[in-house]
Amino acid sequence: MTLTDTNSWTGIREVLLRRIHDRIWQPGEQIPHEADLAEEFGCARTTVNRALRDLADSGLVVRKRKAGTRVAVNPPQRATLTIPIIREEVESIGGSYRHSVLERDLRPLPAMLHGAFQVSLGEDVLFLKTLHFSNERPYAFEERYINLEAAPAARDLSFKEVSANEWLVHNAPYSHGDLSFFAVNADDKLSGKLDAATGTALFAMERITWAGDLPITHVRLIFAPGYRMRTEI
Amino acid sequence: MTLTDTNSWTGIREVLLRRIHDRIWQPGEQIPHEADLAEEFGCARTTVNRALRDLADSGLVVRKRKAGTRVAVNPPQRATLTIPIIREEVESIGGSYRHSVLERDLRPLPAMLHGAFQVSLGEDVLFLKTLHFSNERPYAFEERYINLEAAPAARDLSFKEVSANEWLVHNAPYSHGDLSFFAVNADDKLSGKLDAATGTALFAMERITWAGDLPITHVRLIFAPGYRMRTEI
DNA sequence: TAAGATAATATGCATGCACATATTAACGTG
DNA sequence: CACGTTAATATGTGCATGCATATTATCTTA
Repeated sequence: MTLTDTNSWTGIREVLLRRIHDRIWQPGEQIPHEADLAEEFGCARTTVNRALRDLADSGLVVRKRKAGTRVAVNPPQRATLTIPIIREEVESIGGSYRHSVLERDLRPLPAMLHGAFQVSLGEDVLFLKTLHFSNERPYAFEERYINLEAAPAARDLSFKEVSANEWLVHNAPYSHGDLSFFAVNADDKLSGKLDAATGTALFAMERITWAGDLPITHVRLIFAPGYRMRTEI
Repeated sequence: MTLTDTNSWTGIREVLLRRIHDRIWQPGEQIPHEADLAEEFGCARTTVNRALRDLADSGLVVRKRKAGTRVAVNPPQRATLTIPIIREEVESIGGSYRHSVLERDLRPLPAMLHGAFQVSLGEDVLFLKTLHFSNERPYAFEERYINLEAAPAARDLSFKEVSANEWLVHNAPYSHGDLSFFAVNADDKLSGKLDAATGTALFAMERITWAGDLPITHVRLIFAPGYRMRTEI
């Protein structure tokens, strides 16, 4: 049924949401207490609480003890975007996936990453250059450093079968990470790999992941021309 | 206290989280029932439910009625990124914000957007070109179409004082939208506006928002060289 | 009057219970 | 044995209640 079922917490959430969208409750304005709303909807306070909590999670209302609940002044402009494993992304749009390891060696951690990695400066890290293909056309170029202290088993893997991306996701789960997106011009090396004219603007992503305090990997992905990262809000 | 308080739902969540990270429960493996966990932690099933629900929300476990709860095979690679109002973004990094409206007129909806906007093809839309500055240096260039049917008040506004971005957020809240990110090369016009050499790779974002079925605005933002969009995961 | 103690209040959270619902397993029946 | 029916089960949700906690308002007291 499409009608709002007014004594399920989702139903109540929809009603509240509409009141906010319709400006019945202005931004910044305080809305009735849980107890009052519970009475209005003829349900338990717990149920209203659940609905309000959900709205607060998505940032639409701001709640403070004693101060009450008020409509957020700046509705959140949040987007959750999914960072898929490249193979899955390619396959989900109907392409056939393949990757090729261009380079693989042990080397000291580059100075650029000393700040980010912080730990294990002395140890060598595993360095990988990988090219990802969709339907035999270059899709993305990957440069990755793997901290062998965090993933010792990686030392003996070629990553020719399963990509480092995928292997790490399944074998060295991270607890948190930093992510950033930016644009780069294709230099001569990149242009060859990604089949792009030199200078073409390319979409790039950089990511560092940790398991607790231990850095796991640093990866920079540069996508072939025309790539768009999409999401809904 | 840093110790996990094992009968608050957050405490229980931490314990479960650790078991997943430590591979005590393998990916894909089924974890004990709510009732069993409740007994183990000496709390109510509701409390365990809350913890598990939270883990399910963040994608770490997958829950199905009767089938039970199992650890997700592909840990989610989700990132929530905040799309701030540009003024706030600039000010949050300590810059002084200013914007300037370069162009403002009514025009028919460009063919490019017919598909996206779907509705109100006959009507004129409000077109705006705006340049955003941080510390008097170009920060981002914005091209925007506003559906006057969704925001009639916009017809009489110059958007010189408050930017369209900000005005719309406060006066025409959207219910949902599409968002995409990509890279573009600076053409001659852009290079002048953003103080970038022609050809420079620039980070860009495109967004369409709706209030229900009614399209509100289409905006393309192109950031000055060096811009990075960051987030944590 | 200013500063500190105290009360009032709204949300936050835990509990025990009951029932709803989706999904799987077991069971019969042709 | 195949297929549809039924039972069992784990999660999902709602309710009433009590207490916790943060924050504001009020009341004391120097």
